[in-house]
Amino acid sequence: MSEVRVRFAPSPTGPLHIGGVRTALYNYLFAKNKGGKMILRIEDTDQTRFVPGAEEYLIDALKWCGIELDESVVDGGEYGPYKQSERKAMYLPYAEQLVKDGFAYYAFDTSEELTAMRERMKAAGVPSPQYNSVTRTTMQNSLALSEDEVQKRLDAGDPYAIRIKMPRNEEVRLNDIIRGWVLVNTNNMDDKVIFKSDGMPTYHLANVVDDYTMKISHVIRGEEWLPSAPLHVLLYKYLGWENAMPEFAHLPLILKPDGNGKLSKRDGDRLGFPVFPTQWTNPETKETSSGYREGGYIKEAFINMLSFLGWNPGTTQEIFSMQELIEAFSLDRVGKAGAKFDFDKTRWFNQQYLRAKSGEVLAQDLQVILKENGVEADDKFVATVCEQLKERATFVKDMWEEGKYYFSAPTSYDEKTIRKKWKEDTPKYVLELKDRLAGLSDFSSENIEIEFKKYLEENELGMGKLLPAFRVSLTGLGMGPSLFDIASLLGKEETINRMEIALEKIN
RNA sequence: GGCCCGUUCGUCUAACGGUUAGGACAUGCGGUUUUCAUCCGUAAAAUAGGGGUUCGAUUCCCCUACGGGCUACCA
Repeated sequence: MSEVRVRFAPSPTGPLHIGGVRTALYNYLFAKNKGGKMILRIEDTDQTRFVPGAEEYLIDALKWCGIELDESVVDGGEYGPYKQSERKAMYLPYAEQLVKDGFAYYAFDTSEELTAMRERMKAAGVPSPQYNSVTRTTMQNSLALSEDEVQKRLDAGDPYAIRIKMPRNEEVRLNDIIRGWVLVNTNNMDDKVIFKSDGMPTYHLANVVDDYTMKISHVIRGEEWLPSAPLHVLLYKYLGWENAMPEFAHLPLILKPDGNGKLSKRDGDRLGFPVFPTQWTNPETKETSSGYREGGYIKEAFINMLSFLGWNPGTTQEIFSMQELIEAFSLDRVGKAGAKFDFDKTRWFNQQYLRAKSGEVLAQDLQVILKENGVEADDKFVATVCEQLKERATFVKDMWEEGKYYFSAPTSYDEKTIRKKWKEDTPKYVLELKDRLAGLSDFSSENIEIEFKKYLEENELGMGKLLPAFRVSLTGLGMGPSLFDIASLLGKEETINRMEIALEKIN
């Protein structure tokens, strides 16, 4: 088998949403699994939809995801250029070739004439009018007009589009890797424009020409392309490239978690989770949409979650590194049905990855948040904080929100805990405990625990009698990690100090 | 409306003719824990419906229903 070459081919019309990221990911996993190449091609044939910054966004987002490109607009490659607008000159000759061979024709219809035709057809009871073998005879094109008239218009520089001449009643079949044989009759297909009057090809032509000239072996794309895949097959055939036609794999779509329809760009912030890999600010409206990166997600968790939306390894293993995904990935195990996005599962993945990281590594991220909040802290201290908190956090930011007491003494004390656990005799016990702790030379967690328990025993007290009061004194809260660990990390001086403040403030 | 694709617990999915239909997330209930979280255990939870084919259908075929996609000189 020849070299595997796949491409991810987005349009720079806005930010890439997670469905697009998943398509890119599956392309990448497939290519790397086969030892092949991953190519990024920018499909910017529609100049009217160009959005500034979208291309840069896309490249940056892919990079954050760890999807590496072998050939792209960034690093080039031997099949460039990798942007369709820069390949503009390549397409017209192929379109003209098709006209010459009788597979396509010139169409001079204006958009007004096209709408008029549709209106007419609708009035006559055709629900979705098409430019096809029957309607084309009534339109302004090189099939209906005389040869002289066509030449005259061409010479006069009249704008024209080139349409494919869809044959009557032919079966087009294609063998999709995921869906098997798909059969479509050409009677249900229309004379799609393949070359626009603005001098650019449409997606269909550009796609086929580029995939052929870039020696793409597998086209892995979203299911929304399945209806036009037969057209592409026909194009390969008419261009004489049937033997070099890539294999197709149409991926199921990612659906909204609630209600119906495919996940759209607007769903994210509506439902409280990001739909974009990284944050995006609309250059026109300045409206910002949240991203996973900025939301504090671990990219490996994000990728792992995405990989499981429509694919599974067939085992019970769920945590996969990118390398493991590459090794395990196969298109055979991609499902056929659309998958509803599950935000809870996404959080769960992040939690798993968070806990697998060391305190030192997490500390680097937590330090960023601490600095933003004006907190200066020693790396080693922060690493221990992370070690103590990571089991109960989903995001790094949780550790800041739930562990502020590590960095400054509490300014308020949880009311409910006070009400339930701070009784009349509590101050006396806290005071005595404070003195006992002050006498310790070894302020390790173990030693504090021993001393604490000794005190309880001597006074015939239970854990529940004094520990909550001790905790609220140090942290202001009724819950958290092992208090002995916290006290030890805070150190003797700070612990004693906080107990004194609490005794003063709580009564 | 037409064309195409799809349909297993609430969700993601496993089982590629023979299983008590398995796992994970979420949920309920226990246990562990000073507490919360974790962790452990446990429960409830599905083959859309109807016909075939077969000794036997989640699995193959047909119909219906439902869902999705497409139906632009957008990709």
